[in-house]
Amino acid sequence: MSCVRVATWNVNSVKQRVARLLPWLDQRQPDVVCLQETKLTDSAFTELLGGELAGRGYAMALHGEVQWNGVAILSRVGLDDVVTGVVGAPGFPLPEARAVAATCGGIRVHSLYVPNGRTPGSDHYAYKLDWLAALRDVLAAGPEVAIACGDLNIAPTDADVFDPDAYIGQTHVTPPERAALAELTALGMRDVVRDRWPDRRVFTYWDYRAGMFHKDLGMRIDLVLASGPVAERVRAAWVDRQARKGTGPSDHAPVIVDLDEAPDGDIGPVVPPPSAPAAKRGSTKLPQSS
DNA sequence: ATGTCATCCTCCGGATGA
Repeated sequence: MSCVRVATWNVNSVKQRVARLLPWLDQRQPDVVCLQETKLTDSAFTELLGGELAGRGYAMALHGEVQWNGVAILSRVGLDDVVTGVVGAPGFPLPEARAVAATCGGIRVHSLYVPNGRTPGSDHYAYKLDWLAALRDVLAAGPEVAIACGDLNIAPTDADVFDPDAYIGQTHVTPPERAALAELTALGMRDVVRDRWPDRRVFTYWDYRAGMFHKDLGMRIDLVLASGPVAERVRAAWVDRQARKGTGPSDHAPVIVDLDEAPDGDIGPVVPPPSAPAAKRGSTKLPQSS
């Protein structure tokens, strides 16, 4: 029985993360990968990883810039109708590389890097809220079979931060940010990890400083929001904490979601034809850590 | 601990972003 594995990962510089990203792809075998904070131009990304990814069967949709931001979608189940950016979104002051969308295996996939907001009340905070409003309009106008993945830079509830008191006066937890996120879920987009683990302490980001990961003092700000028809197909949804361990990790962990085949079979062939065999899920060059 | 890690450049130490 085939399924589609979708993942999202803020890699905090793909150039600095090659030694983690490629083994992770081989180990976890995602079919669709949304990346954020690639921090590379499209040409530099292609030069760095184009060959390695093509060799693993991935097509790429890239939207990067020289220094900051940058998003991508990797897919080995098709990659069509690529759109970069969010129509109507503001810049700061110029447009930033924070969104790319593509249709992969019959699903409209969005890789998102929402502005941080820096300080409540700041210009950047207003930018974050305006950007989210534009995103809402794009999702509202888009296909019904959709999944919006990425670093939303919002902790949906107080259960999504290690200590609500530690975040008083900080971004990521303020009512206007949570209201902006609620406008996305009001479109019918489900937070599939929280749906799966309603009572679990689950984070996706831990500050590099002060041993925050070791102490599990983090936040859940990397989300997978799935429209109803996709949410119904979710068979697994989890945070890959292994990828946050060891040498040279990102400060974010990947989120991985497995989807059952679409009931009417409209997702296309997810098993390549015999002429183009791909690695079987679970076969890995790396030891599978526990 | 203003704690770390990433980016850039009046370019190897400091400013900035997260």
